[in-house]
Amino acid sequence: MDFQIEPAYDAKKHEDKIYKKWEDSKAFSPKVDPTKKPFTISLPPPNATGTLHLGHATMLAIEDIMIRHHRMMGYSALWVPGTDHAAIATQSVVEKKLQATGIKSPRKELGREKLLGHIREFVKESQSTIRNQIRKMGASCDWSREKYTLDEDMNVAVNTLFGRMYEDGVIYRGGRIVNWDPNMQTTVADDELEYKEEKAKLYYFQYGPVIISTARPETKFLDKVIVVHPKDKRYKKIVGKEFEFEWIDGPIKAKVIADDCIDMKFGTGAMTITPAHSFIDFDLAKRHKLDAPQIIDFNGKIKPEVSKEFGGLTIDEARVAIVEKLREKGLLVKIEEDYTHKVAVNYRGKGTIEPQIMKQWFIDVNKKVIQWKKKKCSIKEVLQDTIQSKMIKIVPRRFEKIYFHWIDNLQDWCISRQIWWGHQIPIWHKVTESQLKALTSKNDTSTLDLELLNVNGEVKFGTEKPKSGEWFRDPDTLDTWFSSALWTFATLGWPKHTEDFKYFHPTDVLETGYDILFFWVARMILASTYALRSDGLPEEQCLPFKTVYLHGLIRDRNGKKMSKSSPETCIDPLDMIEKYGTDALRLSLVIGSSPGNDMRLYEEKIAGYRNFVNKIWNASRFALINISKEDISAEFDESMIKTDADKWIMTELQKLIKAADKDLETHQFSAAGTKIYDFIWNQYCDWYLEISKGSQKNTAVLLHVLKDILKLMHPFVPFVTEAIWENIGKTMLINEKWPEYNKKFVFKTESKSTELIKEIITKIRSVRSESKVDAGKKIQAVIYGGKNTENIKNGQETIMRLARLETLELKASGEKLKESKSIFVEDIEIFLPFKGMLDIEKEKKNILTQIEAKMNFINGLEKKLSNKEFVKKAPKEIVEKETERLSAEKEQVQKLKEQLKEF
RNA sequence: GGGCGCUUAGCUCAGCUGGUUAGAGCAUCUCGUUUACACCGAGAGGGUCGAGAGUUCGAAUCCCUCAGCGCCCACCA
Repeated sequence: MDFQIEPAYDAKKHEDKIYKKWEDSKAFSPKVDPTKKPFTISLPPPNATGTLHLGHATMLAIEDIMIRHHRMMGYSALWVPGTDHAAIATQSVVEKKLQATGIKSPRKELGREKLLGHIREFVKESQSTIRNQIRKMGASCDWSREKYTLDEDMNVAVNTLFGRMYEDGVIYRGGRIVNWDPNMQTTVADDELEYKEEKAKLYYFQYGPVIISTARPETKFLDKVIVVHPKDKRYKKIVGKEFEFEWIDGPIKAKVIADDCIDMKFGTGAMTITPAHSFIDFDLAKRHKLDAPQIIDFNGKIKPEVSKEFGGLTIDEARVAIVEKLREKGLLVKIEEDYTHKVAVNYRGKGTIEPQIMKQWFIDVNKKVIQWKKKKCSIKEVLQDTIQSKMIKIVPRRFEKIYFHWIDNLQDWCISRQIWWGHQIPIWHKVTESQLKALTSKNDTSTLDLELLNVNGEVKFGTEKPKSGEWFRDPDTLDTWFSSALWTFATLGWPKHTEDFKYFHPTDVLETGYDILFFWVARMILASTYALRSDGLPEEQCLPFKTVYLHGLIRDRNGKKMSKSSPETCIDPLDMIEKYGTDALRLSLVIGSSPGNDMRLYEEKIAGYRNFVNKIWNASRFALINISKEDISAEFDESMIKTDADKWIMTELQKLIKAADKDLETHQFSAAGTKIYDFIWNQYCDWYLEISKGSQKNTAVLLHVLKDILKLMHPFVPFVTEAIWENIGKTMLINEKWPEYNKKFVFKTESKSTELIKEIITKIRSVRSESKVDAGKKIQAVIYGGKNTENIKNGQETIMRLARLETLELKASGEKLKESKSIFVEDIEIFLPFKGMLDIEKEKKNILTQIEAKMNFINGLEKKLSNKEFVKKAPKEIVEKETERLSAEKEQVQKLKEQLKEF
């Protein structure tokens, strides 16, 4: 047949064209179809801040495999794509860009609306880059249902859920110590912190009756409590007493208290506390009912009210000045220079964290408000139950433990952020006239907001301004994860119960990196169960997904995390696609990795899979050259299976289908891919195609197997398979039916000719190499084997070609040639009668050692089989197998012995 | 401090609930332009499965101890 395609597959020629063809045909857009089962995945929305990296590529490859597989299995397979507004990350990127153009303080100089405009523009650009990259990966997601976490309807969903939680009293406003990032002027969630190790100095000061140690003298102005351990003998006498002594700005009074949290071995075992700027101090102060005055302001400077002398200085400046002053006063005892401690920094933006007490919005995770399984449950309990009761399965399982551990330590979730980019909190504050005046007259609202918000006024929920009185909208926005938490159901139309929502929700699999298990996965369960349960849906319909599949992180060849900051080892997926094609990249990301484990990736690996893609291409090319147009239009049926080789390859194919199905079902994508890879290369190409070159050619089977291979491979390598399919199929491969395991095509190996041929060839080759016969030279061979020679008559040609034999005779046994080399294949003896290859003594020795080894083995087996316990305890099949093997081995020894007699 | 993971061929990794002789790719060596493919084919070498002990008829796999590496959480005045 005319198959005019190039001998090497050129990915660039096909990929974009094919993607367009799929997209134009609406193959990605499933319909709500009650006759089909739905299968849904929500794409974890990439941050709309830049470009995709290999982690994204992995995610896309795995999810696309699942989607394509299910689509072919006849599901209505929906994959919802989208992007995330990534509040802090995005605003920080844009602010930096603006600063580079000379706008020093974008928030102050531009104001809310203008800054948001700049961000919107940036996001638009970034989104189109990302869309393009997702397409490049071949992802078959439904672009007609694309969403963005800041879309208008997403905002409606966010406000709806916020309102319900607010009315339930689950969302509350409270003063609490929070992680404040003075750089970004925002709070940061606990799990968005990173700890950086830093060398610092540890100062020892005379503080009244004790010596205290601190790394942060600048916060110590208003400290008036000394804390020691209750069991510490050194300080026992002074606990509970009050002292007056000289300190930074003159004399102060301080009390001594005892608390277990003190580490007696650290420093002097005594410390003072600064509740407003330290987490443990805050807790301590709460326990002992102490004041918590603010010392450092929100810009990271000493408050003027606190100290005339040091007010307005930054932390670093103040530290030096204060230490100097205390030294002058003679209160500095010593400085420890080599003190390392960890400093908390913001995971996005890397600004140093300064703990502050602020009014923030929180989600109460302990209030029992959710009607769950006939009980009132708290968020925490529901989060726990969904996994505990196996309503949601996490792959791999070990992450369930990690999840529980996290839930156990879960505290109220602070959801307000002091930035502008994001969903603005739907809350209004009542203001007095003077406050309002101040608000409107100032351009710089950031710190004013903070001051206003720290006052307890009247508060109302809503998106519209309340009619009576003066109100201003809470300027804060919600934590990004609050809106991404609604992703699975809000993208399907919630709060409306649309057709899509009713049909496609809950989604089936959430596939993501394990690094955002807490950030996102847990919060999706939280939002989904809360929102949908309050809609009155039954529990199992309130889950965001049924399975969580966690992939590992991609590392470079040295095991380091790939990051843009180290471009030498960082691989850009687009470069790889350009060089090796998308299919090759996809395979290299999927094969050889297992869920939850990190994987190293390097270019040679991708090149290797490019070779495989080319192999598929060329094998198909060969098959198609041999196939006529009539073959292609013919329906395949049982009667077309003729030769032993046909039976063999069909049987192997059925085994493959069964195994691949099982692997895909259990999310073992690597295993499935490897098996298909192996079948194509080692069975179909290396054997079946080779045999087909001889008289055993059967184009019907050749084509049928090829078709099934293409289908099985399609989820992994969609482009090359579709490109080949264009020559065979009437419709597109993407819509083809997944191959089904068919018992009819499984043949028992009564006649083993194909196996025999393979074995004979292997043996001849090994004899050739053992005896150092030039592999290029043709030799003569005779096969003796009674009835069995009949079986391989058809394969004679193949054997000659592949074993490079000049002549091959098939003879009945009985007339053996003495001066020849003989080998066994099953019960056939092969004689290769050419000289120069025999070393009789060596051969004898060989056979003797073989016999010896086999006898040892047989003895062992016999012992084993005579062991009654073994026979009793081991599975029957094993015992049977072992028994069979024993007799086979015995037979072989018999043959070896006979062979020995020949010499 | 608490938890988790990894350690298998020179390299990168598979190996599910214990069960034939522990696998793959790359790399190395030998040979090879046989009607798809040199992005190819045939073959070879290379492993006391991190160490030690235990359970079992049988352990890379299960239990315990230890070591090295990595990750996560908490905390560090």
